[in-house]
Amino acid sequence: MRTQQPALKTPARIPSDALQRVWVALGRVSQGVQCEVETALKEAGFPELSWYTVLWELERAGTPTRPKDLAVPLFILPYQLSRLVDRMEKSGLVKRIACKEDKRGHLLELTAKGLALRKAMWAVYAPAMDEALKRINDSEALELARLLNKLGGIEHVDCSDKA
Amino acid sequence: MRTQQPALKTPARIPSDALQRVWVALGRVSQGVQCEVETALKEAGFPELSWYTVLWELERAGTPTRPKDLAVPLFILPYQLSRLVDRMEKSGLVKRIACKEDKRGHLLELTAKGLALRKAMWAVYAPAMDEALKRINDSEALELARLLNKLGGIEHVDCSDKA
DNA sequence: GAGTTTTAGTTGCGAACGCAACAACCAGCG
DNA sequence: CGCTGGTTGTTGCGTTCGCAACTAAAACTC
Repeated sequence: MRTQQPALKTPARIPSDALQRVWVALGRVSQGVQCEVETALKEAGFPELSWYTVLWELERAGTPTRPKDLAVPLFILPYQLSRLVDRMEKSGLVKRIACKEDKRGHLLELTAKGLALRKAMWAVYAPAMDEALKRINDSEALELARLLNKLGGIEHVDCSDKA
Repeated sequence: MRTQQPALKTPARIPSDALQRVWVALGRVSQGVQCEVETALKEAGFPELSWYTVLWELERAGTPTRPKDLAVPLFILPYQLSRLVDRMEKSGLVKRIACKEDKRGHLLELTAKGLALRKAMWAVYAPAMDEALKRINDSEALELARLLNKLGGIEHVDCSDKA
């Protein structure tokens, strides 16, 4: 299987009790809040969150964008995005337009309908997110975000964006 | 901005910047670590985490257990569990046995093979979890777990168990 | 004890997924 | 140029998923 480390770097450790608690809590809580928000969107007749994030990234970019440039920030695999765009294009939210610089790929363009849907979804998404996270206050939230980002190896994100 | 609270229904609040940061971080980080561990299991030729959790719950119960009693702690829907058990039974990890108290359902019994697999998976699972969470130390982990549990509305879990 | 409601669990079906293979193009080098 | 290797994105296929409808048994009602 995997080649043994040259030195005694990783001795196949068992996570401490504290880490196991984090693991359990992270799984349960993220699934819980995620599910809560997804349910709110579904009940309002909207598509799932992944659609929103594609629309939002395109809107934020402000210009037609290559799938590969979307896939990375969205933590999504190319074939997943390919099929997601298939569906979204079929629904008229997005359009594949030619890319003259690189004929392998194309650019994804947000349609007016896509833009409208993203805004409509935000009207449900935002309150649902607020509701799902209501049990902590702002200072706890900042500390929680800091610890999560440290856990994920994310340095000092300065994101002042939606979602 | 919004000083109204006792008014009517839901004021449709927009989450604060701090809460939005939590939302983003929670999604990204939980997906990241989850994926890391799943990948380790897959590379070792093991089934996915949900199989482990079923095996572990059954082992922890120490006695054949009703699906409904498994579904709740696992945050899983009945039909999901039904098909998961289908596959696990087909692999000989679990057995459906009759339940004389309630003939609608049955009991799930861990087989020797199932027990062995759970142990074998833990040998990969544990180091993978440790590796995925290595960026925080124990005191940070405790604080993180506390905040997550508060966020999820989970009171004072005393879990001294694996996963 | 017949009739109704609730609960436990399964299943048919269409949609979505993961993987590995693939076509198409670019880029580098002889 | 022709060849090789890497990148971009798609697709065939088998598996899994989500929903709603379903069977069966229990529990509750009169």
